[in-house]
Amino acid sequence: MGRSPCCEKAHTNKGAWTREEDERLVAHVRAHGEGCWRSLPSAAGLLRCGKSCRLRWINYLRPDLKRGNFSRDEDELIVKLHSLLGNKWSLIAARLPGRTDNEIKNYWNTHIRRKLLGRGIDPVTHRPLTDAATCSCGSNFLGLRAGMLDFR
DNA sequence: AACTTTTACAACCGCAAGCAT
DNA sequence: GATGCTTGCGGTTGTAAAAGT
Repeated sequence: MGRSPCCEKAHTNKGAWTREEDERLVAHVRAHGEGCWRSLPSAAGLLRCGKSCRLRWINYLRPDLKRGNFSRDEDELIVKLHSLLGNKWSLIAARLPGRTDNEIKNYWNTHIRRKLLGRGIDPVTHRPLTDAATCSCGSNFLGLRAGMLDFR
């Protein structure tokens, strides 16, 4: 019944990746290309599930990643695209070369959302926060974790 | 200097889409 | 068409580092 969880295997590592694991993953992808994540871990000699390998490669190890701070242009583009597409991070990332969906999502949640709230803009609807405390209650609750009270 | 709180981001989890059988 | 598997996505969590007290 149902799907078999990809990470069920008992002897798979979790948590932060080591330099050696990174090197193994990079070497394997360079040699064989992306794809077939399911079989990659054993083929590359990694004690990780395929899902974890894919995520590590896409979000951290890919050679074409830009990394570093977002430029003002990127910042504005993300806001604009978010107002059009919503939380479709992969679609937004597709329009920002060198950036990943995870990176953009993190950046949104830690920087942009707070900035918009500070300007009195609802980060969900991109409209002014008229009934501030009561509307979009979800985002207000979520905002607490990100320290929404601190507007510099 | 020690402790606490906040921030930033890497990584995990569950779900759904898409494909193969 | 039904079923099962893999991949990809978005939400969420864990934790190291930075900032504040």
